[in-house]
Amino acid sequence: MRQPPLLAHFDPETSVNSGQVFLWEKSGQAWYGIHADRVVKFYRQDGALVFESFPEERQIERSMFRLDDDTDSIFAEIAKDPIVKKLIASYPGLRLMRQDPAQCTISFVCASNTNIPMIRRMLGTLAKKYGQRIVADGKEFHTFPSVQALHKASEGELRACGLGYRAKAIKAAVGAMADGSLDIEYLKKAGYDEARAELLKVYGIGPKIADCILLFSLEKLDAFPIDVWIARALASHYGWLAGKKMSEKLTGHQYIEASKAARTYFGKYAGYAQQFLYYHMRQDAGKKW
DNA sequence: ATGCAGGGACGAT
DNA sequence: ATCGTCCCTGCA
Repeated sequence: MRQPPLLAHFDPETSVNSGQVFLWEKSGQAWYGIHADRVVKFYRQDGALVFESFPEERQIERSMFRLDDDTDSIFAEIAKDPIVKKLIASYPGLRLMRQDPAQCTISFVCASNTNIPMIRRMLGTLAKKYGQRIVADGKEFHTFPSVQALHKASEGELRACGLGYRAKAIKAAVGAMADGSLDIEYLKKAGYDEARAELLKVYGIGPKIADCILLFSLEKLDAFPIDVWIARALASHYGWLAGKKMSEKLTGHQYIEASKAARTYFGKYAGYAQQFLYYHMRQDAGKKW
């Protein structure tokens, strides 16, 4: 039985498990996620996908899972690279997601120098403390905190959520969004270079985190974030970053050069290629998230 | 038990 | 342009 066209390159379970979003969990047969001020849910029924949201927002999945993207041309573009071409076949259904910019920014500021289970814990604690309680299907959830709610919190209170030194950076990020110096709508319209430069002005946002925010929430599909896993992929599969040991972190200069090279090589959808590489490296290492 | 790594970024040399 | 440091937790 053939999948309808919409589902040919779309499996939300793979997508929410690919390290780009943090606040998703499976309960029974359904997956539940926190998307800004809503709880979102999906499950399969007789082979078809069903989406729900609380409170209800019609077709929220179209935006969230980028279902309007022309995946034929996107995949054709990044499949010019033979390795990525194979990964597209290996992981059918993996898609980039479109995150809420504020949630995405706060999430990735929390991501510096830590691991995914820790990020999940930090964000979960923030949600419980500053988000709104929502009961869906008899289960309790907490929405992602608003910028205003976090803006009112002190650095000390944020630290108490297990953020460590990141509390100062969260203060800076929500402050910039609250006072308008970091203007999300402007950043969406701006080009990659300009939006990136604006993000880098915020304390706690460096090159890597900026690229994540640009790719996952600001429509910059050419952004190519390089974390330790992507650095390993570039070194082992592409022969880039020559001479760098696997255990070493990238220097600022190395990041700039490698990211520029990758953006040129993979093209205007480089970020999509990055997601396949990232997912593959993690799968290969047997990571359970 | 001490060390180290885990989706980095900052500040001082 | 490099290098130590930053909170925190799990694991060797």
